[in-house]
Amino acid sequence: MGNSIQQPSAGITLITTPELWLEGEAIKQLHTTATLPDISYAAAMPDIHPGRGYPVGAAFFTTQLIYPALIGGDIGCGMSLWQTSLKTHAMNQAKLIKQLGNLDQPLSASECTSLWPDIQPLQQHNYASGTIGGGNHFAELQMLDTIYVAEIAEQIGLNKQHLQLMVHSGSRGLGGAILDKHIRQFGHQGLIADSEAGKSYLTQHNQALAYAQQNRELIARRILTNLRAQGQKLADISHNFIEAACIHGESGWLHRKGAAPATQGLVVIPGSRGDYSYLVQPLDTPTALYSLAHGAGRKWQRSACKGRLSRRYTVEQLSRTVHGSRVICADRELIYEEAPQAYKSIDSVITAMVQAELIRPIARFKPVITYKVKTEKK
DNA sequence: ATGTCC
Repeated sequence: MGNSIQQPSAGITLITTPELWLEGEAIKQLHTTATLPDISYAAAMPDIHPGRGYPVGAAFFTTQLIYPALIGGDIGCGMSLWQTSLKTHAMNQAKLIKQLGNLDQPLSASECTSLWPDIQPLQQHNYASGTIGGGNHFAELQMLDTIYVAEIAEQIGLNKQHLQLMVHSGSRGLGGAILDKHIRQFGHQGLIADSEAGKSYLTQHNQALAYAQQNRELIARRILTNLRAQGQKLADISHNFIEAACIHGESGWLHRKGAAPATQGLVVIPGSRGDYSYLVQPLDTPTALYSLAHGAGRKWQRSACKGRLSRRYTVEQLSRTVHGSRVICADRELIYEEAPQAYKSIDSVITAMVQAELIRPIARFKPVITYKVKTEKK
């Protein structure tokens, strides 16, 4: 424990270490958000960074009100992990990239059902189903680097001889449409959860949560199909959502904004596209509002990246990482914004959570191929 | 974040 938990003011917990850089603006947003009506507890994860008015990488607890704007537009955004049948030792990176093909076009409901008859498409909303999206979203083939707890790795079916697949994506346009409509009517104010409007939002929010989960499933299935591989889903956890929860004996609403739940089994915490990713076991503690970091966290603002990197690195250089992995990213702006240099080291984030006794690492993976976007912009 | 804005 020791210095990894800070309580700068009543009700606010920071999971950090002296070595970790926390951006001042993010801490400012944390305090501003924590003082909104009915927010009784806040917890900042070690990957906290500034967002649009609210910090990304934090959890907030209320007893009566819900704050849709705090969750933001990508309701249900999350991470999934699959064990694939692709042999690690026989891996041919160039061939895999070729086989992956282009995943940028949405899949229609009929394409989905003919490819995977066991999936029931949630087709009341077709918002770019089966596509990854932009920003920090990605799909990534990985190889097992280190197993820390062999018993659990074996139990869930992690296999070092075969590649893993990670998917980071969300509800695409659906969550944004729900938030837009909500904001036009109610602005950023908190809404009584039990009111008609509150219940209506939560119903739509839950649909977006399900849609995001299905979208990750479709992305993974699509990749496995293209690679002529089999796969088994090992985890799927959202890090952008509201849920009913009981905190310090009080029942209410837990808002996670870029924070993974510590209450739904094993959690994947991805590093940057040039860094390791971890599978961790959450420990049962209310210290950080039953929440964990959702990634490495940005170190540089998106707008600062190109200026800092374009004179030192070409786009071609950024498409290869220190792990020898390849990043498929035809968007020449995005590849700078998503460069590993723009993110904290994942080890610093994991260390903070280990020291705070929030997690136990189970396994570590390194990237092989990252898919962001293949289609060049016109 | 965006069947996104330039």
